[in-house]
Amino acid sequence: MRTALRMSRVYAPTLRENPAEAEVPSHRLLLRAGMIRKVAAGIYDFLPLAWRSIAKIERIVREEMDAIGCQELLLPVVQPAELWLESGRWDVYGPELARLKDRAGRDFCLGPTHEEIITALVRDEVRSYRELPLSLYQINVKFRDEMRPRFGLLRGREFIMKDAYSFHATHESLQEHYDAQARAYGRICDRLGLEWRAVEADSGQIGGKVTTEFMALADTGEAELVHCACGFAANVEAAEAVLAGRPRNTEPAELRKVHTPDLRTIADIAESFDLDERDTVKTMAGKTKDGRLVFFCVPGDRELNPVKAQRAVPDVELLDEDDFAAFGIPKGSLGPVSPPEGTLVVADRSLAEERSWVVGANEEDYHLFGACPGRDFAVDLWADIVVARPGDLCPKCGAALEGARGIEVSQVFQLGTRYSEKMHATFTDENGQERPFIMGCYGVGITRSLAAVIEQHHDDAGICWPVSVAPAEAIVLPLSADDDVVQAAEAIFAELADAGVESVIDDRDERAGVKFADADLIGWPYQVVVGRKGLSAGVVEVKHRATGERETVPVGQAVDRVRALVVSQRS
RNA sequence: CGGGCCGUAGCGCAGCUUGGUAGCGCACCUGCUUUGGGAGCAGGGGGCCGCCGGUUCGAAUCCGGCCGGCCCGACCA
Repeated sequence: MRTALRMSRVYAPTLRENPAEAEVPSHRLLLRAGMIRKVAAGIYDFLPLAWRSIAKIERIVREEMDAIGCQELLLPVVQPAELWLESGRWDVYGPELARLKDRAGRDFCLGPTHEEIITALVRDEVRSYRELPLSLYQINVKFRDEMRPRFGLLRGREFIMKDAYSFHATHESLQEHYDAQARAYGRICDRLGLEWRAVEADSGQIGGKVTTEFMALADTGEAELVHCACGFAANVEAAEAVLAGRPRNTEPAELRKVHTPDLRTIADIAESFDLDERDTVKTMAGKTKDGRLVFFCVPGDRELNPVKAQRAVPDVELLDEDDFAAFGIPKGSLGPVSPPEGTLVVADRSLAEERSWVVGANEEDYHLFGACPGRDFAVDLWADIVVARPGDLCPKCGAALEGARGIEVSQVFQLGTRYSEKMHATFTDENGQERPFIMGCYGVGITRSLAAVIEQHHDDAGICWPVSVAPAEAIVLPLSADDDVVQAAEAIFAELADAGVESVIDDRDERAGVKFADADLIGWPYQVVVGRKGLSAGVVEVKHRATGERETVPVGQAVDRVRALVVSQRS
């Protein structure tokens, strides 16, 4: 397909000033470059330049999906409530699921994801293990009524996503395809020009399922992660925490009860007694569904990870203010020594060798110093229950972990039989047994990826597109309306397009400064600058947008030079 | 949903305290000049001042309600 765009006709209304609502670079630049416009909170128009980039991202995704035997189809955005009632998610999804009724009063929703629809499709058509494995994908619009849309395309309500679903007879088959999807996702990130990490993630409430998130590293990312030179990377929520510098106090000390009026936080205690927060122990209280009190003890400088807490004690949740009163325990002076009868004491495993703890006394205004596990109190369960953070030790190699922030651009997930069981989606195995499909799902945020690329590839002047995602590969800038300049520029433009380079010419009646500014803002990877002075010397200038590098090239060689540059950067 | 702030021309904003019928910059249109990094001069067009109601002779301005948005927070593929 020959691409030759004229800026005089391209619908890309650029903005000189920064829109007030834009907080992050990708949002600001997508608006300023005339690529998106807001329609409502979290809902955007995609203008022609953005749509060209999206088409390129989609093409890369399609190539990688097709290459691993995943077949494209298209599923409906509007979905009947019955399927969601079957899976149980109609009731649990909450207000994020946008619901509507048709004229007959039947309930529908806008699909935030498509597990129900695809499971229903496959259950009706696939009967035998001989038809498995089966992997299907679509690229479609999704809608999630986010409680707080923000950051432009990074967290919208309506967005484009590639989602794939696979069906297997065995866990081995699932694992095999899961690995293939994960490898494909790595290639997709590479081809998009993203600096990324595949991180171990947690599936939240579901627990225990295998999932990996692909994070584009960016300070504006919402996810916090830790990673290591050895290749290990994980979301801090999911990362195994291996604390450095432990144990600190291995000698037992005398148990002392100390009056600590008005000292309710770890910081208060540490300051008043000139202690390091690490030498105190913080006790958080939770309760189980059947009303049992649970104490979680963590190093004073650390945070309890609620997901890990639930893994250690199923269905536990942290107490609210009323609960403290109901249990009659003093928030701010809790500890593992002599808790209320029946309390389950869970302690972070990093404290296992500590022989002298500073803890609350379970009595208002009193703390205990020198509490020793085994001597002064019992711990029912030792477990990893803290949020990991930079400086902790890598669980794989022991080196100190680095911290980073990331944008989750994609995720692979082993669903197992969660949906197939509830929705009675079964096949017959080689022994004639009816069994639920073992499923996986695999998502790539297309529009979010577009924003992530910009977060990583921009400067003060605008976007610096990688060639693979740019709306077009090169722009020709005739700097004056002189006939010879225009003719030379038009000739280069036509030849570039004929040579297979996606080309643009800024043929607008604008001053040089405007053309430079817009070209930098929109971020075409290569600019061919045709000016009167250069032309009289027989040369044009080729500017590399990303590096700012400029080369002077004889007019006759400009097309070959740009084509070579573009081809070398395609992926 | 809780807390804070904001809705005035396409974009960015002033005017509101102290009511008197709307302004600035950019953008847009016309003309002349200019032409390698967002030009200059002159002229011009464009606004149910978010919506509804109230107070008042008179409301962008004061009061009430509603709608929308932004920021912070609430464990989100």
